[in-house]
Amino acid sequence: MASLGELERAVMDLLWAGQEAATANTLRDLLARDSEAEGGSAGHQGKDLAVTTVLTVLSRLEKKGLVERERGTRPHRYQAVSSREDHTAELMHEVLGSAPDREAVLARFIGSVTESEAATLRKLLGEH
Amino acid sequence: MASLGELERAVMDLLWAGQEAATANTLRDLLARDSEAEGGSAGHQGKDLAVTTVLTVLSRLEKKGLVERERGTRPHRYQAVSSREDHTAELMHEVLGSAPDREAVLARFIGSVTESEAATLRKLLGEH
DNA sequence: CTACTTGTTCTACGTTTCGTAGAAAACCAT
DNA sequence: ATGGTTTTCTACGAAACGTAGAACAAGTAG
Repeated sequence: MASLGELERAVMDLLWAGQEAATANTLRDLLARDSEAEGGSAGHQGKDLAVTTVLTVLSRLEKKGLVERERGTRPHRYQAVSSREDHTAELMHEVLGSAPDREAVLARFIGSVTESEAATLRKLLGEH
Repeated sequence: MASLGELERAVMDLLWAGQEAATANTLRDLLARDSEAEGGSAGHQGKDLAVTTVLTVLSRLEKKGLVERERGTRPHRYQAVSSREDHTAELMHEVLGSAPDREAVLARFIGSVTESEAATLRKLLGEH
């Protein structure tokens, strides 16, 4: 129960980008703007979603435990439960966790990180 | 295009476990045995799948690039394209790749790795 | 070569997830 | 109360997945 659909991801991206909690309408507008900006030269029209669509997605994200909403305020305010970095790191652990030979996987994994990232890792592991 | 269904994963697990290529029938038997072993004390009946079911799943896995089949031999022989470790490591990169701030994610990630794994990582990063 | 056995492909259906949104209900301000 | 704003309910179509029958292909025994 981890993977997100396209729209779900787009919404999470917005929630992760803005530090403040947002309303469904705000998100709808931001999504419209995003898809417009994408248009570029060729086709790819920018279509506006209905607010109900955004609300449905928000509810689903809430059920998945990724989004939290304040029900007190009238336009409910939505925000990500955890930061994008935390969430991604958690996902990585989920992927890794299912393997019985974690160390072998880690070996393959760090075999293909950039040098700068390797440096970061060394630093983080060093100060143990 | 990365996530697997329950049965798809069970099949991959078998292919990853056995070093040799297997036939659809062999896999069907192994799956039956597995689900039987799962039965335990309470309910959870062990049901036998039809071979066609296994074949369908194998075809889908082939289309996804996870499984390779020898069409020459009569009972076709199926095997995983890459090892479980390689595949898992690749998945981890996919998860990480979508993040704009990879280093921050990595920081969170190694924050929750066992000490022995941290040691392994240090070793691997050291000999660079 | 023909009948039988075994394996593979085609086609299909039910379920779940996700994008999408209308209709209706709930809420707030005037 | 009346109307605008927001949320909930309900629903539909597409895709993925579990599941498998029907039909087809390819060896095997006579």
